Amino acid sequence: MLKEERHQTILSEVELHNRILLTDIAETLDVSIDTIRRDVKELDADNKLRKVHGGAISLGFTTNSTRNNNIYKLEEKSRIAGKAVALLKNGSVIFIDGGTTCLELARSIPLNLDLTCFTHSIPVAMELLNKPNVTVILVGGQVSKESQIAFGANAIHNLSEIKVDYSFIGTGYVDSHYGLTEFDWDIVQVKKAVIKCSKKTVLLSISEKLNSQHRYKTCDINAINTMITELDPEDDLLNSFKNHDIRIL
Amino acid sequence: MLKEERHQTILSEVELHNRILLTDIAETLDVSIDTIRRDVKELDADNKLRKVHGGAISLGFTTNSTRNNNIYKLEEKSRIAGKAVALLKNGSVIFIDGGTTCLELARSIPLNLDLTCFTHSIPVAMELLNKPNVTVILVGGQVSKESQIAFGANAIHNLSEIKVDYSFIGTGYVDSHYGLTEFDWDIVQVKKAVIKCSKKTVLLSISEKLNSQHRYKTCDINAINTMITELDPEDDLLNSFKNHDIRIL
DNA sequence: TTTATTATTGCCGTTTTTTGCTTTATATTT
DNA sequence: AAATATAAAGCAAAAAACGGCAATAATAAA
Repeated sequence: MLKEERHQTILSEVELHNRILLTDIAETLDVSIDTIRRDVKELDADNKLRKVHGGAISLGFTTNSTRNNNIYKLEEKSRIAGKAVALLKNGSVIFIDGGTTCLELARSIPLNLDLTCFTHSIPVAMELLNKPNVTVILVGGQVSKESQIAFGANAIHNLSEIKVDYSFIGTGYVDSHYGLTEFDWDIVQVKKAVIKCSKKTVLLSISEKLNSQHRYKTCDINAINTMITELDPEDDLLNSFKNHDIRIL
Repeated sequence: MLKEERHQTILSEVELHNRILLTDIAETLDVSIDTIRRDVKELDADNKLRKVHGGAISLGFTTNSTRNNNIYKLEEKSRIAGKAVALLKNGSVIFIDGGTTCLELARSIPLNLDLTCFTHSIPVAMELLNKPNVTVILVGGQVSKESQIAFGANAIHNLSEIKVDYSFIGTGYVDSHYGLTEFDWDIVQVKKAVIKCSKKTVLLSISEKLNSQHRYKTCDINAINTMITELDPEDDLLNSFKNHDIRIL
C-alpha cells in the first residue's frame, strides 16, 4: 500500500468522523502503528489535520462553540452552504461575501479542493486560512465594525480590478419584485462592485428573508444567476422567483 | 476517547449551560473525576473557561476568548504592548504588523482612544474591531497561511499609497549588527514597504530574539526609531543597541 | 544491467503522557 | 465545630510517543 493512499484514507476518515484513533487506522490499513504515527505527523505538518495524543482530529472540528452555537438558523445556513459547495470545481476563482451564511460556506469548503478565493470579510478570511489548498486574497479597505467587511472607495477600486468565476453573496433583504436591498448604503456600494466583478453571481439566503425589502437597492433580481435557499427548489415559497431568469437550488 | 474530544465536549457543555459540575461531566463521559478535574484545569490555564469549586463556568462574552490564548511568552509580550500603547495619542494614524506581539498591542489599546489603524494582519484586524473608537483599515493582498498577513505585490502597492505616524512591527530575528532579518523572503518585502510608509517605526521584540539573525534582511537597525522589549531600558542585554540612534523603551 | 543511494517500514528499548487510585489538605455546608 | 464535598499531590500501571536501528523497497547513477 502506497503512502499516498494511506494519507488519503486517513484524511477522509478524519473528515468523516472528525476524529480518529491511531490504533484503529493501523488495524484497518494493516500497517504498524509507527507508520500511521509518522503519516499523521506529516499530515499535521502539512496542516491537513491536527495530531493529538492517541489520534488526530479534523481542522474543521475546532468546535469554536461560541460562534457555532450563536449563529441564527445554523441548520438552514449549512444546508445552503452544502448546495453552494457543489458548484465549486478545482481551480475555480471565487469571491465570498461576508455574513454568517457565507461564513458557513467558507467553513464547508472541502480540504482537498483547490481554489483561489477573494474575500473582503475578516471572519471568512480567518476561516479560509484553515484550508490548505485555498489561496486566500484579501480585498482591503476600511472595515465596518458591525459587518466585519472592508468597504469604501478603496475596496470598490480593488474589486474593479478583478474578475472571478463565481461570487457568493448574502443580502439583508430580497424580494422577487424589488430585488436585493440593504439597510446600509455603504454596504450596497461594495455589493454592487462585487456583482460587477463576477461572471456569475450566486445569492445565498435563508427563506426567512424572501419577500422582504429595505431602503437601498443592491441590484435587480435578474442580476442574480443562481439563488440558493435551504428549501427544496420546488417549494411554493419560491414560486414568485420562477418567472425570472434565475437558477434556483 | 481522546483527550481533545473531552475538551471539546466540556467546552460546548460549558457554553451551552454556562456552568457545569465536574461530577456530571465525569459521569457523562465515563471517566474518573480526576481526569475531568485535570482537563478543566488545563482549559482554565488556556483561558477557555473559568474553573470554580466543584465545576466550571463560561467566560461569557465579556472576556476576549476570541482564540489562541496559548501565546508563547505572553507575559513579556503584554509588557511590551503596555509600553507601546503609551506612545499613542488621540488622533494618531498607525500601522500594526502581524505576529503575536503586535496582536497583544492591538488587544491593549484602551477603549477610549481615538485612532486610525492600518493593518495587513487578519487577527489584528479582528481584534481591532472590538475597539469602538478605532477606525480599522485593512491592507489587502494574498494572505500567508502561516503568518496570517497579506503580502505580495498588491499589499506592497497599497502600502506605497499611505503614510502613517507610527508603525509597530515585529520581526523574526534582530541583531544590533545585522539588523532585522527574517526566514521568509515575501515577508521581508512587505515589512520593507511598511517601514517606508511610516514616519516613525517602532520595533516590538521579546529579548529572547535579540542577537539572532537569519537569511533575508528587512532593514538596518538604524531604520528603527524606537525599540521596545520587555526588559528595563538599562538592562545590559541592550548595550549593543545603545550606540545606535535608537530610543529604547 | 548492476550498483549505489535514498526512502520507507517495522521493531525495540526508553521516555513521556495519561489516567485512576490513594492519601492528605482545603473548602463548603449544616 | 463537625460533617461532607472538593482539591491537590504523589504513585503506579498502561498507553503512546520518540529515537535509533536494521531490513527491505524504490529510485537514481554507473
